[in-house]
Amino acid sequence: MGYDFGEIESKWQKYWAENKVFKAEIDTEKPKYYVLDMFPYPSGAGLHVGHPLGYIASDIYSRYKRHKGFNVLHPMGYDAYGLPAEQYAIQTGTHPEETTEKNIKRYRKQLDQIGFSFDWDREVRTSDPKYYKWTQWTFIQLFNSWYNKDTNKAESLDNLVEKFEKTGSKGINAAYNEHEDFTSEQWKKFTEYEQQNILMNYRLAYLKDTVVNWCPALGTVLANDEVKDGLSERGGHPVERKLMKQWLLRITAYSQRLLDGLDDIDWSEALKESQRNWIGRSEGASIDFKIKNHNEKLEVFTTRPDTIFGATFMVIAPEHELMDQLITPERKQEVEEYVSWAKNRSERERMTEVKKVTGVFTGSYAINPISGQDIPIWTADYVLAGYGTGAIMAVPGHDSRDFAFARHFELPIIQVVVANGEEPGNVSEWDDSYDGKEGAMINSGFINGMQVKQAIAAVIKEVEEKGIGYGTINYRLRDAIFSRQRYWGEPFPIYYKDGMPYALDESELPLKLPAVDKYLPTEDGKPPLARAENWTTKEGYPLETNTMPGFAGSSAYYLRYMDPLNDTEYFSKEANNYWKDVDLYVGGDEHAAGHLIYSRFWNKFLFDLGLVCEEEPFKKLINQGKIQGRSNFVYRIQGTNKFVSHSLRKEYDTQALHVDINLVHNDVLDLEAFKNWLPEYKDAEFILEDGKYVCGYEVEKMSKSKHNVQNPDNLIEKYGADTLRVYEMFLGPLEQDKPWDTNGIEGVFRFLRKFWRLFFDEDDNLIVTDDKPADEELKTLHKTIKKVDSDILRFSFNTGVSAYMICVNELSELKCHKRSILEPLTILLSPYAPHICEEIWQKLGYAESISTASYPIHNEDYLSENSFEYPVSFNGKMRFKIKLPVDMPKAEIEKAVVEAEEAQKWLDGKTIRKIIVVPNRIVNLVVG
RNA sequence: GCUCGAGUGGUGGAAUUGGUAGACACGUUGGACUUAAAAUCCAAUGACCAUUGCGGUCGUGCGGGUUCAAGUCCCGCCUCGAGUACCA
Repeated sequence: MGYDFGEIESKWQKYWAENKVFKAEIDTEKPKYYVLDMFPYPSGAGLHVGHPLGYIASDIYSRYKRHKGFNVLHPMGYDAYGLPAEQYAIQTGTHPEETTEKNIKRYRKQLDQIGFSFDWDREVRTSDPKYYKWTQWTFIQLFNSWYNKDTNKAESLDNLVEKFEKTGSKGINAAYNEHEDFTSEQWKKFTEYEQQNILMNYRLAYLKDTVVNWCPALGTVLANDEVKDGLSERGGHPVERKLMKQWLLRITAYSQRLLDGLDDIDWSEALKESQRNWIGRSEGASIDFKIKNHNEKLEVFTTRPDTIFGATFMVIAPEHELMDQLITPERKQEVEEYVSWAKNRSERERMTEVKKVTGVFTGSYAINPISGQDIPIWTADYVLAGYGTGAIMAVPGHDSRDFAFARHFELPIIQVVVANGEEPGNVSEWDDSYDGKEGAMINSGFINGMQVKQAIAAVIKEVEEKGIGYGTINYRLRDAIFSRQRYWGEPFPIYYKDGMPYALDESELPLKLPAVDKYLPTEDGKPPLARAENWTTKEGYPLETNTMPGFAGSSAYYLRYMDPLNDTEYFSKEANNYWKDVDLYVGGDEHAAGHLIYSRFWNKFLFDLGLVCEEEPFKKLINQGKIQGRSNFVYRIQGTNKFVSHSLRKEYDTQALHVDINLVHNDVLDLEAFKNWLPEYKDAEFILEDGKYVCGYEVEKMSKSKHNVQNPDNLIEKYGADTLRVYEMFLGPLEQDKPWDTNGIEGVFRFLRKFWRLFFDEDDNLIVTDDKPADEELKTLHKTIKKVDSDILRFSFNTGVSAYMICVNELSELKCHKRSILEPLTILLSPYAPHICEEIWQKLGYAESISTASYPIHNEDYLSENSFEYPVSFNGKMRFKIKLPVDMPKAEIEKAVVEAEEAQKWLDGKTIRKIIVVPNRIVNLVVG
């Protein structure tokens, strides 16, 4: 029978499940280790070979850590809310819960087949009321908190109210939307409605009219990270800008902490960099510009206050709130036409027409507060309402966008910075502005001659003294829009009294998702929940009809895994103090700007409340690369049903067609299978090369339409889960994108069978002996332990696999069947190929799972040699090798090399100029 | 445009601190075993030149440089991939 993976794998999967081998419990005697995978959205298509890549790596690491004596928490669950199930519900009327349940079952079966060591007792599903109770609970906490910039943390709204009652709004340093001055007396006289309105400005979860990414096709708003190139990420539908009342989370209050936290965590530089970009910190100044003949002023943010003498005009966003006041009567029509045109442009148009310069003069002038010059105020859509103050001072000499604008509308350009080592230029001859931050100031009054850096500080000091500005920091990060006009998501624990939102009492949680007759918006455009009957509180107040977005449930699931069955609190203090944070998080980098930043924010908030003990949730994070598809092509001669083999295709006028990769082996097409594949190919004819039909190939995205989807089920049936696991690791570095190519899987399968044969003969008899191991065998074993161990620690799983292969090749060569060698090797391999190793372990006479065995430790003594084979180079080129004792002194090595027979040929007629000897490494002779 | 990452045989990839480039595997070719196939085993396999044998030259995207020694370090460029996009 030999290696019967099918039987072995189902046997051990059953054993692990029945005996709860991987159940994790708090054990203060052991160090904890928390390994987390990004939980999947259970889609209808099931898993393809790309999904398990990260899961396999993290599973190997989890098993490795258990062997090393750690108490490992390795859970799995489902990100169960999502648009596809809801779209399906709209089309078919099937409740999303039903679809989701079905898909989860399929996922679970597929995951189980691969032999993961998850503790399934800790499974969470975001759509389970027992789970989303705590998502809603966290929302209530956000609703009832404000951000105190003095203590630099979130605090209870009660203490803000207390301050208002005592001292009014004076001296409060908070993150807010709008600020209003009032005394404690005024506060007390406000109506409840007025008070609530003021508090809304401070809450960390707040309701506000917001310009949102509205996607009419999906009938919902989308977060910035759900929009790509002006189209929805899911479905590719157009997205518009629309003003809507929405819930937002005040993530911006945490901008600086989110930025600073990146320095303390072990994530890839690329990922940290994209978070830094997303947060987008820039240092600069806020400066007020007076408007001529007007009481209002324009506040601008600039990173280059040094260039203020070069500010020759101002530009405000078309949406700017002072627009109406700035338009002069004679300019009214033109400006209003422009503003309405700009506001109605879709995101997509705006993006594709970036280079087009548009704008109009408002008719008003501002006064440059430093130079005293009058400068015209324009409006243009290159200034965004959402960033800074929505108004800029334009410095065409030193900002390329302002430069393009000035050239287009013939506005004056002044040079105020001269690059170091250069002379002032003639701006009318410039092709572009000088945007560099190095140089000396000219044409700039009191800062003339200063270097840029110095000038920036001087201008900030000046505006601060004059009381017309201050040095400040701006962030690109926006508050997160938290409302979705969808059905399949968490209901908000919010009701409305006289139009004002209030949080439900915690005792009312979970607020369960109600039944609806249809999963569509109502006729008058309200979200689907508005269709639910009696969607009110007991007292009859209407409940919120929006639902929460996808990232709500995924923002803190790692915390719930610590104590998933707790129904009195989110998770116990004890559980959190023990498991603390995620030691290793593995997942795709598509979550860089979404989930990973929201999670960090959510965790910091819970940290401020004193609920979690670590400020950063994910200590180390690895992004597994994507597995790309490898498509095969056949070449049909135009207008015929004749197909020509790959290398002959140039001789004909052909059309390349995707062919199902299951009909192709090593790029050779199975002709009969191809004819039976689709009716249209039934009578296909072929032009062969060397009697074969060779297909072309290309690496591209894995997708059904390209017929290149590899589903793990087929491979497991053919080769087994252990082979699949080892092969996915062998494919290449974990973090790198790579094409999936089934061709190499045979090699891994051969390796496992070869490993099996070290233990069993052809009749399945155990042939392991208790003989004393030879030095050579010990050396093979111990160098493998050393290599595999160090490779796992640096997450280099692919090189680990090749170390096993070398080891098994060497032991096979040595005909080694010795227990003292093979037992440690079995433990060593078990994280990668757990089923086969369990089976062998049992056959070796052990009653307990191999997962409890402790990891072998390599002994350097077995690796030491008394001689080293030196590569000898002449002028850097390796010419021959010579074996010499490891402790031979340099001088003797030189002598031995120079006298060596092989050396004579290279020394003949030449002078030795230099000899470099690196002990136990290399010898290099410089001759000439 | 900006930021980050990557370019090594026919293919996936290895080379951890500058020290034998191409480990391991696939594929291909030849051979053994077999009635045959599968499985297994053995050998060859970067390119070019030479071939009777010994060999030799070139070679890690391109061009320079540092060094006894460069896939690895430095400078300049090219190509591909990812992210981002008027962020003042």
